[in-house]
Amino acid sequence: MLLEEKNIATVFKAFCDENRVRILKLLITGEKCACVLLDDLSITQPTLSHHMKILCDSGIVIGRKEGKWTHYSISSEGAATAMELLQALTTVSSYESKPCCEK
Amino acid sequence: MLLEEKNIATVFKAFCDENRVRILKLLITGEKCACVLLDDLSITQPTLSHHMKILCDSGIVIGRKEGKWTHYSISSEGAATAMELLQALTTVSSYESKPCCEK
DNA sequence: TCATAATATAGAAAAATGTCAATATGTATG
DNA sequence: CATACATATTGACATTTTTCTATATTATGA
Repeated sequence: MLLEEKNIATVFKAFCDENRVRILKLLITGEKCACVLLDDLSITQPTLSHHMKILCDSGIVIGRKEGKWTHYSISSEGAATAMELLQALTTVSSYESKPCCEK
Repeated sequence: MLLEEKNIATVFKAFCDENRVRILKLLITGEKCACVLLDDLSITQPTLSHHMKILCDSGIVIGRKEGKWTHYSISSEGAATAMELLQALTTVSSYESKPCCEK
């Protein structure tokens, strides 16, 4: 069920930058529009826009346009996919391979 | 219970590079020494060493030295921590904040 | 239609990361 | 001790990512 390595990396890009983690911490309190996120972060508007694109590309965040505004929220489907991937990438199979490099 | 943003990012760095994902896929079949990992990847030994350091720093992988060899394996504690972080960063609180930017 | 507001895009600079060749370190063994 | 082997470190270079300023796009309202 695992995706290609590159696609897996894309999903976890959401969590491997300080500012994106800050954005996620804001979004777990509920849907937020870009202008509100901007107020809480020490970055410029184009930088926020860049990070929101990466978050949306990862599938973890969804953007909803409403008039002039874009409202962002956590995607529960994206989050579930990330959980499954994380599980799959860290669960050691019961049939472990033989030790290597024996004396 | 969340760590600092920077430390969280460090944990997920394990999963956001193609080659590191490949390494994790190898490690879920059981503990492997560096020389075996090297055989399965199209990278040089110093590059592997660099990635193993990042994986160990993330807490997801543990290195065990035995004579000349270093054996790497998935850390179930590290994996559990990552799962908890992922959960915490994607679970929307039941008390959602008010909508912003109303018309 | 024109002005204003929210967000996105383009392009450039700076910082971080990934990669390699060369070399160092540590360990076993003759 | 000398040699060979496994891995780590160093230093350079290339690529990618982050960030900014400037500008474009899109929507609203006077």
